[in-house]
Amino acid sequence: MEGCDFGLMRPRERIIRTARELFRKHGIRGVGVDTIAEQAGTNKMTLYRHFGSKDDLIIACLRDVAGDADAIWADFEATYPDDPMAQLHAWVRIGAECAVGDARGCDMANAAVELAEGDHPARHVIEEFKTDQRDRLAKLCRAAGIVKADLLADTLSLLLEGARVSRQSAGPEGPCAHFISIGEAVIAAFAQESQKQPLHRQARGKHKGRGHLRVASTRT
Amino acid sequence: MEGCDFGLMRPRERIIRTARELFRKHGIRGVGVDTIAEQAGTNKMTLYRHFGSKDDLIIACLRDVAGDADAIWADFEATYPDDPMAQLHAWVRIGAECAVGDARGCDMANAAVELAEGDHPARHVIEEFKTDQRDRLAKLCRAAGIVKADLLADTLSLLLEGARVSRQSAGPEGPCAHFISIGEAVIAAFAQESQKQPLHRQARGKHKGRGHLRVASTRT
DNA sequence: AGCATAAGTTACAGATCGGTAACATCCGGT
DNA sequence: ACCGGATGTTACCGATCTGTAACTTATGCT
Repeated sequence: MEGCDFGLMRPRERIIRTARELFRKHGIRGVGVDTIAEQAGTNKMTLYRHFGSKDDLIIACLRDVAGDADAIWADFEATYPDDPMAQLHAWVRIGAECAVGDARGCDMANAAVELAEGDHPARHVIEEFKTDQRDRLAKLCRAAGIVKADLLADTLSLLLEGARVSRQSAGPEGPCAHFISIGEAVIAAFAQESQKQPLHRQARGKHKGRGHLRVASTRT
Repeated sequence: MEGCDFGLMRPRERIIRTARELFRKHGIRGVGVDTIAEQAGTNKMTLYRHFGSKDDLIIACLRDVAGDADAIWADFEATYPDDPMAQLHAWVRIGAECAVGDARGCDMANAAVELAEGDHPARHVIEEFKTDQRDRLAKLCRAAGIVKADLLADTLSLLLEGARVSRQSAGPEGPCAHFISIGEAVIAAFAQESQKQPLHRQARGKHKGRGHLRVASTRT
């Protein structure tokens, strides 16, 4: 995928890449530092000189994951500049790749499940990441002209998070198989309401009932 | 919650209850059989006489979880007999309790994340359970007169699974906070379409586009 | 009372875990 | 050429893990 040779990297980067791969494959608690160091072509002593503890290594890996996500968001903007709706659809598509194609879901969410202790230092990184992702998605929805942008962002967040974990528990033929069509339908629904009820008429306050989703047969 | 005294139970049941509690609190890989046996008021030897291995104990615990789910479904039918739509709303409500109130999500999904190895014997139990839950939900949707029952079931499945894991990764103030309103809105949307497009007109085949969700301002 | 079975006790085996100490070696910059 | 920091090597520590052996005690049934 990338042209960089594994052997030319410095130990620190080799360790992080290897750790991420092994954590993903066997779970964080399922792999020891010995294995990571060996698989990274180095030794445990060097690993501990770069990362003071396994927890530190875990945190470094999660920050690396966050960096990958940043790159993906940048790619959205680069591929569809000034077209937030197209970026939103790209978000669904990329999410589906990770949810249906990949067998092991979201590294952050998996870490949150595995590191059960509520005071684990990695929890800060995870929660910060998830909050950031949620804000970015809401901002994107707002830019795309969605009136209830926050609600759409949360709906899509739950759907993607659900698809990625459902892939692991219910299998690839389970509910996650319909993630794309469901996500697209939800976006279409929120977009249609936003056309009928543009921003300046939003807080009219005449009707008290919150907007409800409605299914209608429409041609694509 | 239950009147049964812990001390009056037989070792096997005490072990399972204790194991479920500890697995939930610290993760499956985060607690050893020694701790389980001691906390259950017995010893490791007795544990191994009842369960040949830790994996066997894990499987027994997951089957116990499945039993609890059976009881909840029975309770739906008992509380709202012959009212599938009311049962569907109860499903959302109970799901929210588990997703928002409880900090540790679905035991089955957590186990699927923790037991990363693809050939782990517990995976059969998990996948079977998730498939069964999905089928029951789809059946309930069908009984409630939903035309696209399977799609609604999968949507709700993804939302609940997502809410339960998002509670752990993004925190209780994250997207999971809106699970109930989102779920209710989705149910309302599918129900409205089902009224407009009853079963005998479903497969007319004139319009090729699949039904899309649409948001409309309606009073409750 | 007697007997089979279940349960408790103690000690241990073998492996792996995270983490460290002491020392040898390599490699880049001046 | 030299020197300092980064890296590699080996051996080790104490703790914990799953799982077992051998033996004693309690319990329930006839």
